[in-house]
Amino acid sequence: MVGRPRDERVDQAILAATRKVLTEQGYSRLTVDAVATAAGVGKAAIYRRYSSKHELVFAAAIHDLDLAPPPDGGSLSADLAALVQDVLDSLSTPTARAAGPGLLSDFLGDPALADRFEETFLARERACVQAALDRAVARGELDAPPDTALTHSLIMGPAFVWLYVFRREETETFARDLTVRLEAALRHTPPRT
Amino acid sequence: MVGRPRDERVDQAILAATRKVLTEQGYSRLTVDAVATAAGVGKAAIYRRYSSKHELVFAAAIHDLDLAPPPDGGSLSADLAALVQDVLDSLSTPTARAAGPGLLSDFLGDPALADRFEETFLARERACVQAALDRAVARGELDAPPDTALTHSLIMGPAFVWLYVFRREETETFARDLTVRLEAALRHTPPRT
DNA sequence: TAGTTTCGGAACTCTTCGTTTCGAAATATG
DNA sequence: CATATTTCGAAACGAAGAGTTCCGAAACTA
Repeated sequence: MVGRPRDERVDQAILAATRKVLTEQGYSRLTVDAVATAAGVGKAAIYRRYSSKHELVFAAAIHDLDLAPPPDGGSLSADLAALVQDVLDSLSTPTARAAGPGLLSDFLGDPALADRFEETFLARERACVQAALDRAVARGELDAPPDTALTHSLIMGPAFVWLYVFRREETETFARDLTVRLEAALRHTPPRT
Repeated sequence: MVGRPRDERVDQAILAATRKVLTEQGYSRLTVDAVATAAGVGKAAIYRRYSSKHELVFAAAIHDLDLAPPPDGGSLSADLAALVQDVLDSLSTPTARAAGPGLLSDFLGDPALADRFEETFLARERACVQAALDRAVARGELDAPPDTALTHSLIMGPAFVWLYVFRREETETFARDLTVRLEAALRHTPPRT
Protein backbone atom coordinates (compact mmCIF):
# COMPACT_ATOMS: atom_id res chain seq x y z
CA MET A 1 0.00 0.00 0.00
CA VAL A 2 1.37 3.35 -1.09
CA GLY A 3 0.62 6.82 0.25
CA ARG A 4 -0.06 8.21 3.69
CA PRO A 5 -1.65 5.58 5.88
CA ARG A 6 -4.95 6.21 7.59
CA ASP A 7 -4.71 7.48 11.11
CA GLU A 8 -6.33 4.92 13.35
CA ARG A 9 -7.15 7.58 15.92
CA VAL A 10 -9.33 9.21 13.27
CA ASP A 11 -11.28 5.97 12.86
CA GLN A 12 -11.91 5.81 16.57
CA ALA A 13 -12.69 9.52 16.87
CA ILE A 14 -15.32 9.23 14.13
CA LEU A 15 -17.05 6.26 15.74
CA ALA A 16 -16.92 7.77 19.22
CA ALA A 17 -18.27 11.09 17.96
CA THR A 18 -21.05 9.32 16.10
CA ARG A 19 -22.12 7.51 19.24
CA LYS A 20 -21.88 10.75 21.21
CA VAL A 21 -24.04 12.73 18.79
CA LEU A 22 -26.39 9.76 18.51
CA THR A 23 -27.11 9.62 22.23
CA GLU A 24 -27.16 13.39 22.70
CA GLN A 25 -29.18 14.39 19.66
CA GLY A 26 -30.85 11.22 18.40
CA TYR A 27 -30.62 9.72 14.94
CA SER A 28 -33.10 12.12 13.39
CA ARG A 29 -31.02 15.12 14.43
CA LEU A 30 -27.63 13.59 13.66
CA THR A 31 -25.82 15.41 10.86
CA VAL A 32 -22.55 14.39 9.27
CA ASP A 33 -21.19 17.88 9.83
CA ALA A 34 -21.94 17.60 13.54
CA VAL A 35 -20.11 14.26 13.71
CA ALA A 36 -17.14 15.71 11.85
CA THR A 37 -16.98 18.70 14.20
CA ALA A 38 -17.35 16.57 17.32
CA ALA A 39 -14.59 14.30 16.07
CA GLY A 40 -12.33 17.20 15.11
CA VAL A 41 -12.17 15.78 11.62
CA GLY A 42 -12.98 16.88 8.10
CA LYS A 43 -16.10 15.54 6.46
CA ALA A 44 -13.96 14.01 3.71
CA ALA A 45 -12.32 11.75 6.30
CA ILE A 46 -15.75 10.35 7.10
CA TYR A 47 -16.80 9.76 3.51
CA ARG A 48 -13.43 8.17 2.83
CA ARG A 49 -14.49 5.45 5.29
CA TYR A 50 -18.26 5.22 4.91
CA SER A 51 -20.22 5.66 1.72
CA SER A 52 -23.23 7.20 3.44
CA LYS A 53 -24.59 8.45 6.73
CA HIS A 54 -26.51 5.18 7.07
CA GLU A 55 -23.29 3.18 6.80
CA LEU A 56 -21.66 5.38 9.40
CA VAL A 57 -24.45 4.91 11.92
CA PHE A 58 -24.61 1.20 11.17
CA ALA A 59 -20.92 0.83 11.89
CA ALA A 60 -21.13 2.92 15.05
CA ALA A 61 -24.16 1.08 16.44
CA ILE A 62 -23.40 -2.52 15.42
CA HIS A 63 -19.75 -2.46 16.35
CA ASP A 64 -18.92 -4.33 19.49
CA LEU A 65 -22.08 -6.22 20.23
CA ASP A 66 -21.40 -9.09 22.52
CA LEU A 67 -22.06 -11.86 20.05
CA ALA A 68 -20.13 -14.70 21.62
CA PRO A 69 -22.62 -17.53 21.92
CA PRO A 70 -23.51 -17.97 25.57
CA PRO A 71 -22.01 -21.12 27.09
CA ASP A 72 -24.07 -24.16 28.02
CA GLY A 73 -25.93 -23.09 31.13
CA GLY A 74 -26.82 -26.64 32.08
CA SER A 75 -30.55 -26.27 31.56
CA LEU A 76 -33.02 -24.79 29.09
CA SER A 77 -34.07 -22.36 31.76
CA ALA A 78 -30.53 -21.08 32.29
CA ASP A 79 -29.84 -20.91 28.55
CA LEU A 80 -33.00 -18.90 27.98
CA ALA A 81 -32.13 -16.51 30.79
CA ALA A 82 -28.72 -15.92 29.21
CA LEU A 83 -30.20 -15.40 25.75
CA VAL A 84 -32.79 -12.95 27.04
CA GLN A 85 -30.11 -11.04 28.92
CA ASP A 86 -27.82 -10.87 25.90
CA VAL A 87 -30.61 -9.61 23.65
CA LEU A 88 -31.71 -7.03 26.20
CA ASP A 89 -28.13 -5.87 26.69
CA SER A 90 -27.60 -5.50 22.95
CA LEU A 91 -30.78 -3.52 22.45
CA SER A 92 -30.64 -1.30 25.54
CA THR A 93 -27.29 0.43 25.14
CA PRO A 94 -27.77 4.19 24.71
CA THR A 95 -26.48 3.95 21.16
CA ALA A 96 -28.82 1.11 20.23
CA ARG A 97 -31.78 2.87 21.82
CA ALA A 98 -31.04 5.99 19.79
CA ALA A 99 -30.26 4.29 16.49
CA GLY A 100 -32.27 1.06 16.52
CA PRO A 101 -35.56 2.07 14.94
CA GLY A 102 -33.84 4.46 12.56
CA LEU A 103 -31.51 1.75 11.31
CA LEU A 104 -34.40 -0.64 10.93
CA SER A 105 -36.08 1.97 8.78
CA ASP A 106 -32.92 2.46 6.72
CA PHE A 107 -32.90 -1.24 5.89
CA LEU A 108 -36.18 -0.83 4.02
CA GLY A 109 -34.53 1.49 1.54
CA ASP A 110 -31.12 -0.18 1.42
CA PRO A 111 -31.26 -3.96 0.89
CA ALA A 112 -27.46 -4.20 0.96
CA LEU A 113 -27.43 -2.76 4.46
CA ALA A 114 -30.24 -5.10 5.44
CA ASP A 115 -28.20 -8.05 4.20
CA ARG A 116 -25.25 -6.96 6.29
CA PHE A 117 -27.52 -6.72 9.32
CA GLU A 118 -28.81 -10.21 8.64
CA GLU A 119 -25.28 -11.61 8.44
CA THR A 120 -23.69 -9.54 11.18
CA PHE A 121 -26.41 -9.71 13.76
CA LEU A 122 -29.45 -11.83 13.03
CA ALA A 123 -27.64 -14.93 11.79
CA ARG A 124 -25.39 -15.00 14.84
CA GLU A 125 -28.24 -14.51 17.24
CA ARG A 126 -30.21 -17.20 15.45
CA ALA A 127 -27.27 -19.57 15.78
CA CYS A 128 -27.25 -18.97 19.53
CA VAL A 129 -30.96 -19.75 19.69
CA GLN A 130 -30.44 -22.86 17.60
CA ALA A 131 -27.62 -24.04 19.87
CA ALA A 132 -29.74 -23.59 22.99
CA LEU A 133 -32.61 -25.53 21.42
CA ASP A 134 -30.27 -28.33 20.33
CA ARG A 135 -28.85 -28.64 23.83
CA ALA A 136 -32.35 -28.79 25.31
CA VAL A 137 -33.23 -31.61 22.92
CA ALA A 138 -30.01 -33.42 23.77
CA ARG A 139 -30.83 -33.11 27.49
CA GLY A 140 -34.31 -34.50 26.87
CA GLU A 141 -35.97 -31.27 27.94
CA LEU A 142 -37.69 -30.83 24.59
CA ASP A 143 -39.12 -33.53 22.31
CA ALA A 144 -40.06 -31.49 19.28
CA PRO A 145 -38.05 -28.25 19.28
CA PRO A 146 -40.00 -25.30 17.97
CA ASP A 147 -38.94 -23.62 14.75
CA THR A 148 -35.76 -21.62 15.29
CA ALA A 149 -37.03 -18.42 13.67
CA LEU A 150 -40.23 -18.62 15.70
CA THR A 151 -38.23 -19.04 18.88
CA HIS A 152 -35.98 -16.18 17.87
CA SER A 153 -39.00 -13.94 17.39
CA LEU A 154 -40.38 -15.04 20.77
CA ILE A 155 -37.19 -13.85 22.48
CA MET A 156 -36.25 -10.78 20.47
CA GLY A 157 -39.78 -9.56 19.79
CA PRO A 158 -40.96 -8.83 23.31
CA ALA A 159 -37.58 -7.30 24.17
CA PHE A 160 -37.68 -5.07 21.09
CA VAL A 161 -41.22 -3.91 21.72
CA TRP A 162 -40.61 -3.40 25.44
CA LEU A 163 -37.64 -1.11 24.78
CA TYR A 164 -38.48 0.60 21.48
CA VAL A 165 -42.26 0.69 21.30
CA PHE A 166 -43.30 0.83 24.96
CA ARG A 167 -40.09 2.68 25.85
CA ARG A 168 -39.80 1.10 29.24
CA GLU A 169 -36.58 1.79 31.08
CA GLU A 170 -36.96 -1.04 33.56
CA THR A 171 -35.70 -4.40 32.31
CA GLU A 172 -34.91 -6.51 35.37
CA THR A 173 -38.30 -7.91 36.30
CA PHE A 174 -39.19 -7.91 32.62
CA ALA A 175 -36.20 -10.15 31.87
CA ARG A 176 -37.19 -12.54 34.66
CA ASP A 177 -40.85 -12.69 33.65
CA LEU A 178 -40.06 -13.07 29.95
CA THR A 179 -37.67 -15.94 30.65
CA VAL A 180 -40.25 -17.82 32.70
CA ARG A 181 -43.00 -17.38 30.12
CA LEU A 182 -40.65 -18.34 27.30
CA GLU A 183 -39.72 -21.58 28.93
CA ALA A 184 -43.37 -22.48 29.31
CA ALA A 185 -44.01 -21.58 25.68
CA LEU A 186 -41.15 -23.73 24.41
CA ARG A 187 -41.79 -26.74 26.65
CA HIS A 188 -45.37 -26.98 25.53
CA THR A 189 -45.84 -29.63 22.85
CA PRO A 190 -48.46 -28.35 20.44
CA PRO A 191 -51.34 -30.65 19.59
CA ARG A 192 -51.21 -32.47 16.26
CA THR A 193 -53.23 -30.64 13.65
CA MET B 1 -66.61 29.39 10.34
CA VAL B 2 -66.13 31.95 7.62
CA GLY B 3 -64.34 31.66 4.30
CA ARG B 4 -64.12 28.95 1.68
CA PRO B 5 -64.61 25.53 3.22
CA ARG B 6 -62.02 22.81 2.79
CA ASP B 7 -62.69 20.42 -0.03
CA GLU B 8 -63.13 16.98 1.47
CA ARG B 9 -61.97 15.34 -1.74
CA VAL B 10 -58.64 17.07 -1.23
CA ASP B 11 -58.34 15.45 2.22
CA GLN B 12 -58.95 12.03 0.72
CA ALA B 13 -56.70 12.63 -2.28
CA ILE B 14 -53.81 13.59 0.02
CA LEU B 15 -54.16 10.51 2.21
CA ALA B 16 -54.60 8.18 -0.76
CA ALA B 17 -51.59 9.68 -2.54
CA THR B 18 -49.50 9.37 0.62
CA ARG B 19 -50.32 5.67 0.89
CA LYS B 20 -49.63 5.23 -2.79
CA VAL B 21 -46.21 6.88 -2.68
CA LEU B 22 -45.48 5.07 0.58
CA THR B 23 -46.01 1.63 -0.89
CA GLU B 24 -44.41 2.44 -4.24
CA GLN B 25 -41.37 4.35 -3.04
CA GLY B 26 -41.03 3.61 0.67
CA TYR B 27 -40.91 6.09 3.51
CA SER B 28 -37.29 7.03 2.97
CA ARG B 29 -37.96 8.08 -0.62
CA LEU B 30 -41.29 9.77 0.05
CA THR B 31 -41.19 13.50 -0.61
CA VAL B 32 -43.96 15.96 0.09
CA ASP B 33 -43.70 17.27 -3.46
CA ALA B 34 -44.27 13.76 -4.79
CA VAL B 35 -47.37 13.37 -2.63
CA ALA B 36 -48.68 16.75 -3.77
CA THR B 37 -48.15 15.86 -7.41
CA ALA B 38 -49.70 12.41 -7.03
CA ALA B 39 -52.71 13.98 -5.32
CA GLY B 40 -53.03 16.75 -7.93
CA VAL B 41 -52.79 19.25 -5.12
CA GLY B 42 -50.61 22.16 -4.09
CA LYS B 43 -48.10 21.65 -1.32
CA ALA B 44 -49.78 24.40 0.68
CA ALA B 45 -52.94 22.27 0.86
CA ILE B 46 -50.92 19.58 2.60
CA TYR B 47 -49.24 21.88 5.10
CA ARG B 48 -52.61 23.49 5.80
CA ARG B 49 -53.67 20.08 7.19
CA TYR B 50 -50.48 18.60 8.61
CA SER B 51 -47.69 20.47 10.31
CA SER B 52 -44.94 18.17 9.03
CA LYS B 53 -44.21 15.22 6.81
CA HIS B 54 -44.18 13.01 9.90
CA GLU B 55 -47.71 14.05 10.80
CA LEU B 56 -48.86 13.35 7.27
CA VAL B 57 -47.43 9.84 7.23
CA PHE B 58 -48.75 9.18 10.71
CA ALA B 59 -52.26 10.16 9.64
CA ALA B 60 -52.05 8.10 6.46
CA ALA B 61 -50.71 4.98 8.15
CA ILE B 62 -52.69 5.00 11.40
CA HIS B 63 -56.00 5.89 9.85
CA ASP B 64 -58.46 3.07 9.70
CA LEU B 65 -56.84 0.39 11.78
CA ASP B 66 -59.37 -2.12 12.89
CA LEU B 67 -59.36 -1.26 16.56
CA ALA B 68 -62.73 -2.61 17.60
CA PRO B 69 -61.99 -4.92 20.52
CA PRO B 70 -62.49 -8.50 19.37
CA PRO B 71 -65.61 -10.08 20.84
CA ASP B 72 -65.52 -12.78 23.49
CA GLY B 73 -64.34 -15.87 21.65
CA GLY B 74 -65.46 -18.20 24.40
CA SER B 75 -62.00 -19.35 25.39
CA LEU B 76 -58.56 -17.94 26.07
CA SER B 77 -57.32 -19.84 23.05
CA ALA B 78 -59.88 -18.27 20.74
CA ASP B 79 -59.31 -14.80 22.19
CA LEU B 80 -55.58 -15.09 21.70
CA ALA B 81 -56.01 -16.27 18.12
CA ALA B 82 -58.19 -13.22 17.42
CA LEU B 83 -55.71 -10.84 19.06
CA VAL B 84 -52.78 -12.30 17.14
CA GLN B 85 -54.71 -12.04 13.90
CA ASP B 86 -55.70 -8.42 14.54
CA VAL B 87 -52.14 -7.42 15.37
CA LEU B 88 -50.76 -9.20 12.31
CA ASP B 89 -53.41 -7.62 10.11
CA SER B 90 -52.60 -4.15 11.44
CA LEU B 91 -48.88 -4.53 10.94
CA SER B 92 -48.88 -6.31 7.59
CA THR B 93 -50.81 -3.88 5.40
CA PRO B 94 -48.60 -2.52 2.62
CA THR B 95 -48.77 0.94 4.16
CA ALA B 96 -47.81 -0.28 7.62
CA ARG B 97 -44.98 -2.37 6.24
CA ALA B 98 -43.61 0.66 4.40
CA ALA B 99 -44.10 3.20 7.18
CA GLY B 100 -43.88 1.21 10.41
CA PRO B 101 -40.18 1.36 11.27
CA GLY B 102 -39.88 4.89 9.93
CA LEU B 103 -42.72 6.11 12.12
CA LEU B 104 -41.25 4.33 15.11
CA SER B 105 -38.03 6.20 14.45
CA ASP B 106 -39.88 9.51 14.14
CA PHE B 107 -41.35 9.01 17.59
CA LEU B 108 -37.86 9.20 19.09
CA GLY B 109 -37.50 12.77 17.87
CA ASP B 110 -41.08 13.87 18.38
CA PRO B 111 -42.54 13.04 21.80
CA ALA B 112 -45.87 14.62 20.90
CA LEU B 113 -46.24 12.19 18.00
CA ALA B 114 -45.22 9.34 20.28
CA ASP B 115 -47.93 10.33 22.75
CA ARG B 116 -50.53 10.30 20.00
CA PHE B 117 -49.35 6.83 18.99
CA GLU B 118 -49.66 5.68 22.58
CA GLU B 119 -53.21 6.99 22.84
CA THR B 120 -54.40 6.11 19.35
CA PHE B 121 -52.91 2.68 19.02
CA LEU B 122 -51.11 1.22 22.00
CA ALA B 123 -53.68 2.07 24.65
CA ARG B 124 -56.48 0.53 22.60
CA GLU B 125 -54.53 -2.60 21.86
CA ARG B 126 -53.58 -2.87 25.51
CA ALA B 127 -57.24 -2.58 26.47
CA CYS B 128 -58.04 -5.50 24.16
CA VAL B 129 -55.31 -7.57 25.80
CA GLN B 130 -56.58 -6.59 29.23
CA ALA B 131 -60.14 -7.58 28.32
CA ALA B 132 -59.03 -10.99 27.04
CA LEU B 133 -57.04 -11.61 30.22
CA ASP B 134 -59.97 -10.56 32.41
CA ARG B 135 -62.31 -12.92 30.57
CA ALA B 136 -59.85 -15.78 30.99
CA VAL B 137 -59.70 -15.11 34.73
CA ALA B 138 -63.48 -14.95 34.91
CA ARG B 139 -63.70 -18.28 33.10
CA GLY B 140 -61.25 -19.80 35.55
CA GLU B 141 -58.68 -20.42 32.82
CA LEU B 142 -56.06 -18.27 34.56
CA ASP B 143 -55.44 -17.90 38.28
CA ALA B 144 -52.85 -15.16 38.33
CA PRO B 145 -53.07 -13.22 35.06
CA PRO B 146 -49.69 -12.04 33.79
CA ASP B 147 -48.93 -8.32 33.64
CA THR B 148 -50.86 -6.69 30.81
CA ALA B 149 -47.87 -4.89 29.29
CA LEU B 150 -45.83 -8.08 29.40
CA THR B 151 -48.63 -9.96 27.66
CA HIS B 152 -48.96 -7.18 25.13
CA SER B 153 -45.24 -7.43 24.36
CA LEU B 154 -45.54 -11.21 24.04
CA ILE B 155 -48.19 -10.80 21.34
CA MET B 156 -47.00 -7.70 19.49
CA GLY B 157 -43.28 -8.34 19.79
CA PRO B 158 -42.95 -11.57 17.83
CA ALA B 159 -45.35 -10.25 15.20
CA PHE B 160 -43.39 -7.04 14.85
CA VAL B 161 -40.05 -8.79 14.59
CA TRP B 162 -41.38 -11.43 12.22
CA LEU B 163 -42.66 -8.80 9.79
CA TYR B 164 -40.25 -5.88 10.19
CA VAL B 165 -36.96 -7.43 11.27
CA PHE B 166 -37.05 -10.88 9.70
CA ARG B 167 -39.19 -9.55 6.83
CA ARG B 168 -41.12 -12.77 6.44
CA GLU B 169 -44.04 -12.61 4.06
CA GLU B 170 -45.72 -15.74 5.31
CA THR B 171 -47.94 -15.24 8.34
CA GLU B 172 -50.44 -18.10 8.41
CA THR B 173 -48.49 -20.86 10.09
CA PHE B 174 -46.68 -18.20 12.12
CA ALA B 175 -50.00 -16.96 13.49
CA ARG B 176 -51.05 -20.50 14.40
CA ASP B 177 -47.74 -21.36 16.07
CA LEU B 178 -47.53 -18.07 17.92
CA THR B 179 -51.05 -18.49 19.28
CA VAL B 180 -50.30 -21.97 20.60
CA ARG B 181 -47.04 -20.92 22.26
CA LEU B 182 -48.66 -17.82 23.73
CA GLU B 183 -51.38 -19.81 25.37
CA ALA B 184 -48.81 -22.07 26.99
CA ALA B 185 -46.84 -19.04 28.17
CA LEU B 186 -49.85 -17.39 29.75
CA ARG B 187 -51.32 -20.52 31.34
CA HIS B 188 -48.09 -21.29 33.08
CA THR B 189 -48.14 -20.13 36.71
CA PRO B 190 -44.65 -18.92 37.56
CA PRO B 191 -43.02 -20.26 40.71
CA ARG B 192 -43.01 -18.03 43.74
CA THR B 193 -39.70 -16.21 44.08
C1' DT C 1 13.26 12.86 -4.78
C1' DA C 2 8.84 11.79 -6.97
C1' DG C 3 4.38 9.85 -6.55
C1' DT C 4 0.48 8.66 -3.78
C1' DT C 5 -2.71 8.95 -0.11
C1' DT C 6 -4.00 11.02 4.01
C1' DC C 7 -5.14 15.08 6.84
C1' DG C 8 -8.48 19.34 8.28
C1' DG C 9 -10.99 22.81 6.23
C1' DA C 10 -13.79 25.12 3.11
C1' DA C 11 -16.56 25.76 -0.85
C1' DC C 12 -19.72 23.84 -3.82
C1' DT C 13 -24.02 21.27 -5.92
C1' DC C 14 -28.26 19.08 -5.28
C1' DT C 15 -32.29 17.61 -2.96
C1' DT C 16 -35.98 18.35 0.08
C1' DC C 17 -38.55 20.50 3.82
C1' DG C 18 -41.36 24.06 5.01
C1' DT C 19 -42.93 29.04 4.03
C1' DT C 20 -44.64 32.58 1.33
C1' DT C 21 -46.87 34.70 -2.43
C1' DC C 22 -49.91 34.85 -6.37
C1' DG C 23 -54.50 35.19 -8.69
C1' DA C 24 -58.75 32.72 -8.73
C1' DA C 25 -62.66 30.46 -6.60
C1' DA C 26 -65.91 29.52 -2.84
C1' DT C 27 -68.41 30.78 1.20
C1' DA C 28 -70.34 33.65 5.16
C1' DT C 29 -71.85 38.03 6.66
C1' DG C 30 -73.76 42.67 6.12
C1' DC D 1 -75.17 42.41 -4.11
C1' DA D 2 -70.60 43.63 -1.67
C1' DT D 3 -66.91 42.62 1.25
C1' DA D 4 -64.08 39.85 4.15
C1' DT D 5 -62.15 35.44 4.76
C1' DT D 6 -60.47 31.10 3.63
C1' DT D 7 -59.70 27.86 0.32
C1' DC D 8 -57.63 26.26 -4.13
C1' DG D 9 -53.27 24.99 -7.46
C1' DA D 10 -48.95 26.72 -8.73
C1' DA D 11 -44.65 28.60 -8.27
C1' DA D 12 -40.84 30.76 -6.06
C1' DC D 13 -38.08 31.13 -2.09
C1' DG D 14 -34.91 30.24 2.09
C1' DA D 15 -32.69 27.02 5.04
C1' DA D 16 -30.64 22.72 6.07
C1' DG D 17 -28.17 18.83 5.20
C1' DA D 18 -26.04 14.95 2.12
C1' DG D 19 -22.38 14.10 -0.61
C1' DT D 20 -18.41 15.88 -3.71
C1' DT D 21 -14.44 18.42 -4.80
C1' DC D 22 -10.49 21.16 -4.16
C1' DC D 23 -6.85 23.18 -1.29
C1' DG D 24 -2.17 23.16 0.92
C1' DA D 25 0.19 20.40 4.20
C1' DA D 26 1.77 16.07 6.06
C1' DA D 27 3.10 11.14 5.95
C1' DC D 28 4.40 7.30 3.72
C1' DT D 29 6.60 4.15 -0.30
C1' DA D 30 9.57 3.20 -4.05
